[in-house]
Amino acid sequence: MKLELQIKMNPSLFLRDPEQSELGKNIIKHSIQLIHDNGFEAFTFKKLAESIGTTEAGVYRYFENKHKLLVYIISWYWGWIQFQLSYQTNNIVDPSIKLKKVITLLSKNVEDDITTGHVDEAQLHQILISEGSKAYLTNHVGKDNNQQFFQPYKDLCNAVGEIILECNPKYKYPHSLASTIIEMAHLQNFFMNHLPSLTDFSKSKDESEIIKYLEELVFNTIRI
Amino acid sequence: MKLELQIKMNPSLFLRDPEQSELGKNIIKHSIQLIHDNGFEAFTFKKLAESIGTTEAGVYRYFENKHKLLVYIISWYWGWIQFQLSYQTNNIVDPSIKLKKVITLLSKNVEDDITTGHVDEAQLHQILISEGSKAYLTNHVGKDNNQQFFQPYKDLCNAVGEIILECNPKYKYPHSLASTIIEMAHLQNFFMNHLPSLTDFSKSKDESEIIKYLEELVFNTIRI
DNA sequence: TTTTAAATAATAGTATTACTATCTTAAATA
DNA sequence: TATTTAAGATAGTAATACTATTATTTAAAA
Repeated sequence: MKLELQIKMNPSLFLRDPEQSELGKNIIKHSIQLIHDNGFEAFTFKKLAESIGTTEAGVYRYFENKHKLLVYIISWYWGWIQFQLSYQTNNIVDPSIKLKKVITLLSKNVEDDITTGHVDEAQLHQILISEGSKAYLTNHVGKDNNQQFFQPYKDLCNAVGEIILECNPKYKYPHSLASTIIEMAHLQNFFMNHLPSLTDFSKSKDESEIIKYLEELVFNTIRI
Repeated sequence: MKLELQIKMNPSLFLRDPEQSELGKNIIKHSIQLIHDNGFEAFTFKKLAESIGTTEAGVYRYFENKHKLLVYIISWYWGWIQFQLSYQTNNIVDPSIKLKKVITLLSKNVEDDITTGHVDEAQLHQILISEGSKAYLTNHVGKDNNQQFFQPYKDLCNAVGEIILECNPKYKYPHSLASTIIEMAHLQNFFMNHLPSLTDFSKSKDESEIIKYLEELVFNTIRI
């Protein structure tokens, strides 16, 4: 029996469910490829259609615009990370070990997960680093948020906040610390590779340095 | 005698120096206004020209494109913050008091500085919160960095890193901690106002809560 | 099996964006 | 006075971000 991981997506993000057809899956697959290769600004539905071998109108039948498509793949990523988190921390009792797993999971470059055919998680991880914050840094955040577009991110942030509270039930800022961990795992990686003087990892360019930095930051502030 | 603060800008950012003419100053002033009001995505040179009462071509004589204009006003902001920092920490000996000043300076909503006629610092602070990271989250970061576009940001990060080292000369991650403080001062503010469940300040919506969070985070990790 | 509906492909068209080019006028400077 | 320089006015282009229409294929229901 072949196991396939399916992540439940918010239907307001698409017009037609891309998981339900070959064209849909190709849209996801090639979007990830193109956004990874050229960045979100250079990404257009025309180029996407050409790369798939369909037409612009074909893509528009699945997604209203490229922003919703970005939010879709980012949501998918957070859903996948959430799954990895519960899978990897299953049966672990010590909350500080769980918290370390979280930091590693968010910071480490990801390998492609074969249980998800049309999604390349390694590329998706890179997209999150470079484009992740563009999902919410818009002047329509409020509307998007009302439509629950950021629910997977929030769920993850809550889950991490819970683990922080398990470590220290009296810590006052579990959500802010959780969002700091998530964002900084990505941003320090971006800085390390593109603006190295904003970090202290310029020589090694090694994610395990980021993990050490974040662990020290987190465990000192919650005082373990 | 009237004192006017002038911030030296990287000339590669513009085609004609906007500080040297009325039209130039108007371009800066109205850009800040428009980006603040409608966000960077909705901002176009046509709308800018209309708002000033000039033509699109007029704006293009000063800036090659809207990204460089964004980098310009963001660089200006970092230069101004750098000045505020050295001004406010002048004569202070205790490095931990200096570091607290830094955190407050970056986190607190800014008041308009009358010594800079055509720039509204309060609006600029809001722009930094919502659009700041778009300056470097592009696929041409490398090129931009080679042209020193991010020098003011790096200078600030270095200055903050120095203060961190004054607090604890053995701390291993002064630059990463500095960039974490700078970025999180803004991002937690954005989350507080737009995605409150990612923070613990949703009730008060008060920046002094962010300051407390960051102070605890920073001083615990450098162990003062 | 036939009918019908749904998905896709092919094509065309529009408003806006992000520019470039040119020409004229006005003002400052030599 | 002659000349450079900035600004204003106008036009034009390629690309983007869509919408709309029709024809064709595929698949499900009657």
